[in-house]
Amino acid sequence: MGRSPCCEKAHTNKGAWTKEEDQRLIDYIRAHGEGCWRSLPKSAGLLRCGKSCRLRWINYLHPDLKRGNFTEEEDELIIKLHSLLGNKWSLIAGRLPGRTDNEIKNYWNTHIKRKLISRGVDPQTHRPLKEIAGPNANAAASHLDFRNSSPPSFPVAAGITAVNQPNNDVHNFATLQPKTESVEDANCTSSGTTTEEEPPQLQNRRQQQQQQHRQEACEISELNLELSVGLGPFQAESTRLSFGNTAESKLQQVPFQSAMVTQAVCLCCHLGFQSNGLCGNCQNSNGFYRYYRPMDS
DNA sequence: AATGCTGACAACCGCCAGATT
DNA sequence: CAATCTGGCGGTTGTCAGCAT
Repeated sequence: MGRSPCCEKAHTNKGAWTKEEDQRLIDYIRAHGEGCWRSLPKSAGLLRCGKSCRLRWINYLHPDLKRGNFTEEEDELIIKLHSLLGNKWSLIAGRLPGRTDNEIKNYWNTHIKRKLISRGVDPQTHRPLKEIAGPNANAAASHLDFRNSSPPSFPVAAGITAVNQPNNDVHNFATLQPKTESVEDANCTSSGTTTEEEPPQLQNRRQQQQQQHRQEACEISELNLELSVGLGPFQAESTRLSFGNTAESKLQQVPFQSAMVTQAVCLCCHLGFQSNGLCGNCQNSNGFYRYYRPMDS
């Protein structure tokens, strides 16, 4: 098996880009748009790997990029998002208009890490450093933090306080998830059922209506997720604007995970489905509630 | 002035997931 | 269904400027 290299390494330039290369890339993308990165270098007359072109465009040449120092607000937003998402730089970047994942990643490693450490906060877990290094280090370590895991492998019960789970029913989070997913599953999937008595036109019409309702419900669901992240107004705007791409669809899951580590309330309430602190949806078969307490509590 | 150290950031590398063949 | 391609992501490295000695 094995993969063929993404480009002819022998005939590609490496290292810093020259002004001419930048200009070629800009001119080509202006003329043809962002398309097939693999064939772009050849078409644009660049002796570069397609990946390299893509990176150069996204991280440096893209016209929407906001150059310059990060503001205090951006700092705090990055810290907040990192505490929710972990090292998901692309998702974090998606919430910071004009900033790239690479830029944020670099900024995190060079500035924010230090900033958090100076505050006495562990930059990886967002927990107090003394708590991690102290005599209860084992207890702290047992407080698993899976935020750096990819969403599919994310142990859904991470952050659940075992104190309230005498039956250690922490792997049972799927029973909770449907409350959220049911909104999406029931409304966002295309598996509508129709009665056989209906004529085809009526079925089509009904399906269209169902589709429309699903769409509306999805939008409401997205709004809930948006609120659950609790971003500022301009971020909420960018959230709405960018919900079409795949990264955002991933993020639809992530705030859900995020909720698990941010609020000591039941998840349904956290997501806005219930108004009280605890609800029946978050009560497991043993009568215990699934709720989350903040990592730094 | 020369050297070494550190911080900042651009760029590369390897891997993965989804799409395509 | 397997092999392959492609775009994207996160971690890491390389390079350079600024500063201290």
